[in-house]
Amino acid sequence: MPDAAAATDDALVSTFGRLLEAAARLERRLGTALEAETGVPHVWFEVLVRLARSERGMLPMGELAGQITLTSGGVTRLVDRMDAAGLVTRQACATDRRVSYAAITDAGRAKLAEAVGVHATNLRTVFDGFSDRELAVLDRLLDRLRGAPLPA
Amino acid sequence: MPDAAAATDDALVSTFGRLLEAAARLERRLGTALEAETGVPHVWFEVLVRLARSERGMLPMGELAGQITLTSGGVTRLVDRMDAAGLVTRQACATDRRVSYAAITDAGRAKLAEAVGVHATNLRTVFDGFSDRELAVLDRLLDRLRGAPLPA
DNA sequence: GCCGGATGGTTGATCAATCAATAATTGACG
DNA sequence: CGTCAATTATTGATTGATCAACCATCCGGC
Repeated sequence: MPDAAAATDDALVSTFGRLLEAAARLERRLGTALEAETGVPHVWFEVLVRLARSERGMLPMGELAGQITLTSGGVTRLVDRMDAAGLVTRQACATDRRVSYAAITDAGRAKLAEAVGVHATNLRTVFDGFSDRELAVLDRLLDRLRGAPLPA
Repeated sequence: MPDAAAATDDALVSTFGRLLEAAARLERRLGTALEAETGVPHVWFEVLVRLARSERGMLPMGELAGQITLTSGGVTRLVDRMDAAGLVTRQACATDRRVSYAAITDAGRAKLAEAVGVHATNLRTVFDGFSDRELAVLDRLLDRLRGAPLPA
């Protein structure tokens, strides 16, 4: 077996590959399901969740970008679209005129409530065989991974 | 606490959010690191790994698309670019003239060997605090997730 | 053998994200 | 105070992925 093939069996590379593959596959599948059933793309859902969870239902654009792992430029236009759809609005910040808040609207909260129901149902199918204990373990591992030290 | 906020705390929704967030963040960070150090974008790396692992170093386009979670159209152009870079070639299938194989080249194997080293090193930083036992548990959970039953 | 439906891959059009450059504002320091 | 580096969001240009339409090929039933 040539070196390259042996090296690709590096355990960490495999583990990381598994992580990305599982995430990509599930996001695709559940994302299209969610959008088909509610009209809300999965990214929109993520935005709504973050905003709804936040103080006063709003977050600065940059903070939102960080939370959903997008560029600030990307979020600018994403919020444009969601604004056009009536699910969020922009709000000026009183104390720092550079920052612009994205704020969830009532329509946004309503849509979110609907979408959460659908999404949770779909997720129950996916996590069918998982015990509470296993889910807790998974949560813990993922949290550690999320905050893992990154290479220089 | 309003209903929407309570509902967004649905445990499975959170778990799924964690999974996607961890994957997105790490892929972005490690992907830019890999590309900066080797010139190979992370998708290319994934392609090279799959091809190198496969029988005769080649896979039908569609099979490759499935493995890296892309559309067949997406893979067509991805392979175009990697072909232009000399890392893969297309090979006709002898028994079915519809199928086209993507095959890793020697240059591709060389680049992969280099990239695996870099990537593995970076991954060691990320998985620093994880024991072998924990990694095994994670692997197992991710595998089950990858093959999880999907909603209709 | 041949026809009709399925399968595999490519292509054109479109959409959305990134990157780099820009504009506006803030805060710190001389 | 006034200047300058740093921060925040937006915009234009480009890249890459999707979707749908398409072409070629294969295979099962007649």
